[in-house]
Amino acid sequence: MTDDASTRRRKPATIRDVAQAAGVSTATVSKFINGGQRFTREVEERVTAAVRDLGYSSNPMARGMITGQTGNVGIVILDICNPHFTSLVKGASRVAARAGLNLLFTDTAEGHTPELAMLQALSRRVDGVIVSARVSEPALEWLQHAGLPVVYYGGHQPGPGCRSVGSDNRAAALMLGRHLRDLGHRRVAYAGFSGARWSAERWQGLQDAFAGCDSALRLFDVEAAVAEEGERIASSVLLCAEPPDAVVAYNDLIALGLLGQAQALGLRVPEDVSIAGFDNIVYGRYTSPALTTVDTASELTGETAMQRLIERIRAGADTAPLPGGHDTLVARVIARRSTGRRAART
Amino acid sequence: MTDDASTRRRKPATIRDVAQAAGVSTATVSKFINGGQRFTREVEERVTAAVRDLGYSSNPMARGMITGQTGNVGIVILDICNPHFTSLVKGASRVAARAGLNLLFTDTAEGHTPELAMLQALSRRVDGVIVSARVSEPALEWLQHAGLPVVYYGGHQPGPGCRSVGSDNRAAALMLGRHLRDLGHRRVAYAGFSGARWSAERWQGLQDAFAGCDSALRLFDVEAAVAEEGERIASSVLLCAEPPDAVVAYNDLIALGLLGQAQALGLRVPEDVSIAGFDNIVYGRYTSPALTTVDTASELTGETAMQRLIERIRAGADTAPLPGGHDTLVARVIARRSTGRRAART
DNA sequence: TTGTACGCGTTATCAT
DNA sequence: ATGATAACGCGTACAA
Repeated sequence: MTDDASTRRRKPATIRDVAQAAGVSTATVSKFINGGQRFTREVEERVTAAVRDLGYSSNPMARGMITGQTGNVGIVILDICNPHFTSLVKGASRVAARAGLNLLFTDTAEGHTPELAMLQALSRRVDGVIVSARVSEPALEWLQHAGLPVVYYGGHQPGPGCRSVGSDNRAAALMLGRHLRDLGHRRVAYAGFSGARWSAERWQGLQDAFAGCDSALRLFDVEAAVAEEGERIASSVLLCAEPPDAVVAYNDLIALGLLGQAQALGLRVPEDVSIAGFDNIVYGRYTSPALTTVDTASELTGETAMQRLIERIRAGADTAPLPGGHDTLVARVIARRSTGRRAART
Repeated sequence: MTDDASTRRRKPATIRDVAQAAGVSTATVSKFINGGQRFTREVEERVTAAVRDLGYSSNPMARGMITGQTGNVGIVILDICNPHFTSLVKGASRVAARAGLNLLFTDTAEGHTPELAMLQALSRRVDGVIVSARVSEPALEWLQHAGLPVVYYGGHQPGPGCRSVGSDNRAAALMLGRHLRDLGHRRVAYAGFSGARWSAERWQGLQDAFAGCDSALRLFDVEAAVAEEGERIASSVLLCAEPPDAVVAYNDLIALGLLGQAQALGLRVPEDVSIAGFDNIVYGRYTSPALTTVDTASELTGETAMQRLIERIRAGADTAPLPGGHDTLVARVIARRSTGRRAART
């Protein structure tokens, strides 16, 4: 038993150890590891054996110093507990893993650090980053200036050469609006979240849907895109002087809170009021009634964003200054039982 | 306009650039950056100015080569989409951020790579890792052997000197069982997930609760801890020859599926059957009836695990071979409307 | 085909 | 208090 089972960290074998064990030079080992060259049968076997015996794998940091690549990609999320973002991370994680890249995850809601400093720190540890959180103007500028490969989630266009991924929120809201309109709704409340960039777009889409028909749309605002906020504003939305016959929430979490509270207040859904949200989070299926929503392809969004990011990283080696662009993912209304037909007005 | 706004990545300033600009040596700059020494008013100002002007920050890889530290910590999760794990990550992320560490996230469900290889690759890029996924025996051994600081989620004890965090599942299930027993339930089904280590512990706890009373407990098994699986086995659990008057699921996701499907099958919850789960995921509040569950302090678990990990990392420098141990977090039954009183048996 | 030697950016050691 | 310099582990021209 020469092997002491202590918890002390033992130092991994270096390329020199392998070279020595195999009786070749470090250069030979390096070329062997990184492929791209053929060797004598003899040498090949000895190196293979040495690598195996010593359990060698190259030191990512030392390698990174030479190549300028970290082998990591970053993803900056506002709040991982929002299932929409969770799925986004899931999709991104899958593609990254497949490409042999590690995922550096940052939840901005947890950072006491100012976001600019956070991004600067992150930028040295990754080859590129997906930004899905709202970032300040200076941070955006710095990111642009630093030349780090970035893919934005959402229709951000902070200049040409920028890459972004997301669905057309105005069109999505238009679809949902038409669904409600076709069901006979005319008095619609929108529980928006002005802290998010797209809330306004969704509000626009809703207005588009009801344009030219005798309707009353009203805008409310929550302070965070969470279920608790949906609960908080429920009574002010539902029990006002001229209550709506349908409520659209900025996202499913808010809708969940509204739905629960509506029922607690004695309203029947959808008989008294229809409720709908955005994102098609899986838990919308398990409320009763199940929640009508708009699927925004969360997981596919993450996958696509990561693919685009990897493209940009790979291209970074070349001289081509890769053009920007936007991937628009198709949204889709998922009609469930929380929205129902309204009788024709008297 | 000397500043070309192209997307090309520009090289960050090095410590040598700063040294030259400030008219001092690199050693001085290094000491200045890392603090811990006093300088001449003169030097201090010049270095500060140079750092600011050049926007210098040290290269983590180069620094890591010397210090042997990466500044990253890893977290290995089975499935980020399970809200329990999402919260775990959230908690861990918070503590890591506060400690200035970056979080390297790995979802094993997405890895085509065998977990051992995945862990080996990860181990070179982090200073320590939280393992929350079930890992194979060889992977466990390798981890132990490598001497990388590790904190396990759950009552893993792969030897002394190991650190782990988790709640007492048997005790937690005992509590839930007593709750059901006190409500008058005697025929209880457990929808376990034998793929998870604790499922057996929870089953044990349930049996403990009903020991010595005339009861019938029955064990079912799902193939994944997801809502769809709860739906899948619902009919076989609920519509069998001698149906249960209460069903306990391995976790809330399975319970959600069971609850939805039970209602779809025409059963009233809790009048016809009580349903309960584990983890206290937030969406259990928004079903109707709301889901009775056992809170396992998901977020606190993540925080605690990360704190323990950081302790181990910091101690790694010293010679003390830090003792192992287990943090037991207190679980708590959250009784909601999905469990109800049963009439005394005839 | 294989080996030598240099440089990547930093910290630590030792001398001043 | 400050400076010179040797590592750290690796990739890669260049020489052989």
